[in-house]
Amino acid sequence: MPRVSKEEKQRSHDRILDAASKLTREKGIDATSVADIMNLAGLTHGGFYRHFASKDELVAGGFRHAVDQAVGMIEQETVDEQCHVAKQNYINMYLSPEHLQTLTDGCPIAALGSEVMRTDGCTKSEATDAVKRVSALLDDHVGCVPGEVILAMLVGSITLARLFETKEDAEALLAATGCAIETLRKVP
Amino acid sequence: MPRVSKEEKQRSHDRILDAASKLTREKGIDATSVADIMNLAGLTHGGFYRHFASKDELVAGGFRHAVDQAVGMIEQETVDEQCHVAKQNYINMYLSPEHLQTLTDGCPIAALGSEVMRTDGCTKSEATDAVKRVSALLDDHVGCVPGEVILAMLVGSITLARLFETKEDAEALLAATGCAIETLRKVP
DNA sequence: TCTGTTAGATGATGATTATCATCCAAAATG
DNA sequence: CATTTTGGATGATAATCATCATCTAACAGA
Repeated sequence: MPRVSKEEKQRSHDRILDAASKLTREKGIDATSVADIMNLAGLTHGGFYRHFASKDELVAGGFRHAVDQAVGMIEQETVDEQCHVAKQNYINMYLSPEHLQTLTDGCPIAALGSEVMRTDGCTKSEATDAVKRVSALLDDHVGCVPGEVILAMLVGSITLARLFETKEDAEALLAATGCAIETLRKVP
Repeated sequence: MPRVSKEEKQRSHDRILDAASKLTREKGIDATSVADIMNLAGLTHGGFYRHFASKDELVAGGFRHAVDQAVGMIEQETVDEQCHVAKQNYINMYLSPEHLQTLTDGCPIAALGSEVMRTDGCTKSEATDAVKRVSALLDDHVGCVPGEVILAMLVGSITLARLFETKEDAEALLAATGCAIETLRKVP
């Protein structure tokens, strides 16, 4: 009966989610309008509420979308590689110059952390979950330090690095953080 | 000639700056209106542009105001205490449960990091400066690791901790970060 | 004391935005 | 083929905001 088949609705839904996920990371939550997101998804603003109950719900969905992608990537790799190799790969990717340059496809915790911290809706819970999920993946990689602390080092480093003026300064900080993690890995 | 004496204007100016500094940390930059700030300063929105050229300039001023306070505190302590004691005190304060609870008086880098990252005006430069100034204070405290990395650990930890649901989880993360820094301090 | 300056108040301005009401046309079902 | 359902489009709505124009009254210099 609908104007558009069930599969097409799902496709629209996914496009909206993906657009939200990318745009919010790129420009921040407040600075991204529902209309912008719909536009990037190739739709107009009016149809939005057929897909999501509110902007908050959309943003939360976009956040989860991003975390799913990241976590999925590590878990997939874990099949092929040794577990600790996959974890180290994740850390290396996180601290790479490419990650520095791309808000859009980067870590949503780093991109939205201080904005989400204050909220109270479903986006906040999504972020809480994200921290737990990613931390869990990093657990036991550095014996003497829990996963949350490693994640904190990653998130903090890229946040500060993105505040630097020059690429060199920024990359130096990321590298230094990599070294610090390596150092921690080598102590009992 | 003015409706209010020079000293009174200065007092107003300072109150506006202080209000901006606190309110932006509390609610975020975008979510804080010029009128809110003026109101907290005990004034009305209209007079604002007699003090600052734009909201961006005000926010930048507020940011510097906060950093000045923090840096001033360490530097003052350095006079009394041994240098490394003052540094350790700063780290302990940063990782304290009180800091967790107060956005308003807390680290502006942690409170505004991901929002400022994207901007391009004077607030961004102020944040760049802030990272350099605070990092410099932490240099040489942990021999094998530069100050920037320590600051990254602090900023990352409090960001994640503020995303947790329970006080216990949050404080545990801060404590674990303190331990990790201590561990790093003990290796060559 | 008188006057010109200006901090601060009041009240537009135009822009942006989340959300809703309404309409339309396509698709599934009979 | 006719009917009904419903994604999606168009176009309000009401709220919020940064910024500006204008007015006022109080203080410094004459």
